Amino acid sequence: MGRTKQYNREEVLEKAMNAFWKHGFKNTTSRILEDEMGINQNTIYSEFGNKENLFLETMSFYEDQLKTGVLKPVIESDGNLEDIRTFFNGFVDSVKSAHKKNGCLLTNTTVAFGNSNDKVIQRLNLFYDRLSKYFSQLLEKAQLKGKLDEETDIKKLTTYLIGCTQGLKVIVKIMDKKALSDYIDTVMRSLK
Amino acid sequence: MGRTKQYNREEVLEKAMNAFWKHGFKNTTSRILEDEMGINQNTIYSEFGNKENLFLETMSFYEDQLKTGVLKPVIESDGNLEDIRTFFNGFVDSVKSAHKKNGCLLTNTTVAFGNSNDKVIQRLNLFYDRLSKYFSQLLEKAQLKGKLDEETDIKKLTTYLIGCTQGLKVIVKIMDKKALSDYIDTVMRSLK
DNA sequence: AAAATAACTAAGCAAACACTTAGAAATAAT
DNA sequence: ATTATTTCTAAGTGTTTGCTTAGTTATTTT
Repeated sequence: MGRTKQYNREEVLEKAMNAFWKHGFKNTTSRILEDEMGINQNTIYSEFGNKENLFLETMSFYEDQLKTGVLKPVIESDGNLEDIRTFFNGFVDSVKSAHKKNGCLLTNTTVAFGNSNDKVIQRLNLFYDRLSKYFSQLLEKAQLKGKLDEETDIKKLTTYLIGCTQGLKVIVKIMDKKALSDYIDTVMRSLK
Repeated sequence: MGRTKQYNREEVLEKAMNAFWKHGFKNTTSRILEDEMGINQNTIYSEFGNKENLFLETMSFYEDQLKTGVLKPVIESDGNLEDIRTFFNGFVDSVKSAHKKNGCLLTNTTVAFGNSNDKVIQRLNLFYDRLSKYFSQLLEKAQLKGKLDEETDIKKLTTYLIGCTQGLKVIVKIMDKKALSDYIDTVMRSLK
């Protein structure tokens, strides 16, 4: 069978994700990837094919991390609207406290690739579909529980939440925690 | 005095802005600039110094264009909250109809440069300060006119509007006009 | 232990990058 | 008409890019 791999696929993929997250796709050179992933360029290219494919894989990795991290309160919510605030606050904290100061990888990618690269956009659409589903499932449960007016248009409110989420993911880069908490509070108050 | 310039500074600057807007900063190569500005690379560099400085100048140009364009209803508002909707709708139309399909140059730049390049960030902060001022002046007038509750926290609501604006400028890339109009409507309803 | 196989490293590739040099072409002042 | 000055273009500069080649090293199968 030959020599065994010296690296762990998941581990180096996470390191690649952090590199892309920090520098952006175009600014992340093969030398940077080599440095931050800790394996040789040839090893990277024989494992992941090319830079674009490696990036696509990191996008999926990032989405998984969101699901088991900040998005968890939304996904597992039983219809408490405050779970949305928990998600927003969790996201702000993760950006402001950790060393991962570059917002949301998927939002950054939406803005950077918005009018090009088909494969990346396809992957983004999948992500937004799933995020919409999480929000609308939460809102439906809230409505059943009577925490949301019976006549509330769930689809419309979901669109609103997606928009507010993306807004947060932009302003997190330029505003302090107090202002962000104000923003979140106003969004939460509007959900009634 | 020597030969007269064959190009108009404003004209080529606008062309440079469109190039950066379309491709993003890093993807806009000196050859693309040469093509789209219609003047030789040497001419570009002797007029604008370097790529970064040219970009900074296009940012100012873009801001001026916003002020005399979609932002005008907000800037010249006498306190009618619907002027905000006019701004939002105008922005969506400008992105969806024209050939300028790449969202907002300043929002794209915020996301792309969010944690690097001091000069660009400084310029962005100026922009966000001015945008905040436009919103809060409108809201203050609305409050005086009784269209907004007396106890409304203007600063907080301004932060909210900035966030919603940035959200719109992200989702404009992935949603259709109907969904965007739904989003705008929900934001407008929340201003009461 | 020899053969086969797979993963490793370092060096190298053409193409593309931001930016410059060299000098021709045009215009204004003398 | 000559000179001084400026803008113009085309062809280059060294560096960096994404990705490959060549060949060594480690591990399993025989």
